[in-house]
Amino acid sequence: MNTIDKIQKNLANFSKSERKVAEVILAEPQIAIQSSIATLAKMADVSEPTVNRFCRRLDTKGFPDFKLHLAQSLANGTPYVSRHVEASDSPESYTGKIFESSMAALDSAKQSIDPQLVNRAVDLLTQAKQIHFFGLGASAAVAHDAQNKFFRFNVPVICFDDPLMMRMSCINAGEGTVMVLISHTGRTKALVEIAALARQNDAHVIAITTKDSPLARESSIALTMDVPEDTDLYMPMASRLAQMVAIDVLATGFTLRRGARFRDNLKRVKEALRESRYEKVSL
Amino acid sequence: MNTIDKIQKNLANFSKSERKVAEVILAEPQIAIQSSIATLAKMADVSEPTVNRFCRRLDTKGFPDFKLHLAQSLANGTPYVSRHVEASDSPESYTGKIFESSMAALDSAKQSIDPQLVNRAVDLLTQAKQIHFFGLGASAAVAHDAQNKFFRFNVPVICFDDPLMMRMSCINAGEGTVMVLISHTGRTKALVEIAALARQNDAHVIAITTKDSPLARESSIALTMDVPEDTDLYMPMASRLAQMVAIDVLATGFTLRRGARFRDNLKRVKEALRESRYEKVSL
DNA sequence: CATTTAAATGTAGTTTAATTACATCGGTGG
DNA sequence: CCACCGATGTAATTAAACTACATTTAAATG
Repeated sequence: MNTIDKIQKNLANFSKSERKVAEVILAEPQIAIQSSIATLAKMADVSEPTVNRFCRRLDTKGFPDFKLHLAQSLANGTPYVSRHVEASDSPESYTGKIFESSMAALDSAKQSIDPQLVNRAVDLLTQAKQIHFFGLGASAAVAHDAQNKFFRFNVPVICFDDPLMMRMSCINAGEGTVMVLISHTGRTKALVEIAALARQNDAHVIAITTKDSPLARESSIALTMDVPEDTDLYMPMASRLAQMVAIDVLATGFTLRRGARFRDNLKRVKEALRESRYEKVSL
Repeated sequence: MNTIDKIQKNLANFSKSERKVAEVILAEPQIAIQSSIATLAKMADVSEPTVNRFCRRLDTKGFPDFKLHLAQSLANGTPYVSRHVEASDSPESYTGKIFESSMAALDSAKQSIDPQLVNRAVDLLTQAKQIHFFGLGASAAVAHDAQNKFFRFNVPVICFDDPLMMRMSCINAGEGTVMVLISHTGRTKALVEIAALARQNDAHVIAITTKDSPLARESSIALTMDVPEDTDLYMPMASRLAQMVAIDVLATGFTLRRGARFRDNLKRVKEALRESRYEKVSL
């Protein structure tokens, strides 16, 4: 947990002198991490051991260890007290906040994704005769992106954002088909039904969704991530960013599994785009 | 600059013993920040002053100061020495790296985006009678996503990923039309031509692209971001993540500008989705 | 190839910072 | 009003980091 937040939260529990220390640190954390225990004690107008006790109260080994933790939490961001956009925010402010919260969401996704499941999903994908990506609403864009990525691998790949088309493609699916269903909530009825239908037709179903959701239960492999829900109105749907990165991870695993010769092929796909572009003039 | 990167970059400049220190730190940075100078010296099999000299060479005041810098750069990410995926990477490793590099890309985009231009773009968007989003290839998914977002605002919005359709819509565009063109390189010929065509028809053109690109020059407002290029093969195209977040920023600015009554409307759009979902059972 | 010189590294001593043990102050309940 | 406990400070101790200097190693020149 973030040290600054922790100090803030414990303000009430501190003793009088410890609170003085806390306030000095909160006021100028950057100064604090560069100070010795003596300097900081003087700034807070307390004794050195009080500063030391303060550090211990925050579950650190001592003053140097505390500085380390503080330094990390400063680097980690929270340059904005809150990452939530307020109606009064300036363009500078909301721009920063949105990037911040997007990064925080990716971090949270990273912490919660299971690389072992990634690995098993890659297993399925590399053996697939055809791959289908399905997504509705905001996740449709992710499915499109996935198609664009996997298409380069020279695998039969298709993407649908229409439940009827999805149903139809399930009927024709078989052993060799891998369906990747993308849904943040994992509660979209249409998609959950399609997962079931696909499995009845012996297709493998990989879900990119939330833990313990109906969709996760209907899938062969549920690649789940914890992404903070978009509780307030302004907050963009960070989930689709995490989903895209998850697709990147699968694509990377796929590439790695396929070996060196396959990668030459990829390079050629990239080069094929060159003609459609204006030359970059080197200075 | 990130301390870990700095060490990596200077590896060649170090002396033999200093390199030993560098290697120990790079191998286990988390251990390093918790060690005393004596412990670290023993781990690297060098003397204490050597460690100290190593710290100074990296422009720090001494060992404690160095640890502080290192701690910050660890918090900032780069738990992996390199963010580049290697052929030998395990699932844990490449999963982590891809999330890391995505976050790093967003950070870089955040640093380089100009909030004043965001503000001007929002000006245009709020006054638009209709909004068109154009993107080709990987950026097509971003355009779709943008459509999905702005559609909720009850503005006439459309998205094309087909150059012919784009051209046609330019002809019918006029004063009140805002075109948002999305292209990482800003060198895709088809898209640059469309920017010019749109402007000839008095439409406003907002480009989400790279600085100093042909597309940026053809636009009314060029919202540019520095995103590390996908130099190596495994690296996913982080640019589309940055583009999506940029769209989020514009959408947020749009919402804020429209005021409170408009936001009620948004809430209703969200609620309209509820029926299509399975209820969340609270435990 | 020997010799000189400079750079690199280590050793031991010094200084500074952090911690501990203990004393004192201040408030609270009996 | 006093006894006790928690909070705080003082002074001594310990540990860490740094400096000055000695030694080694490598490079360069005659």
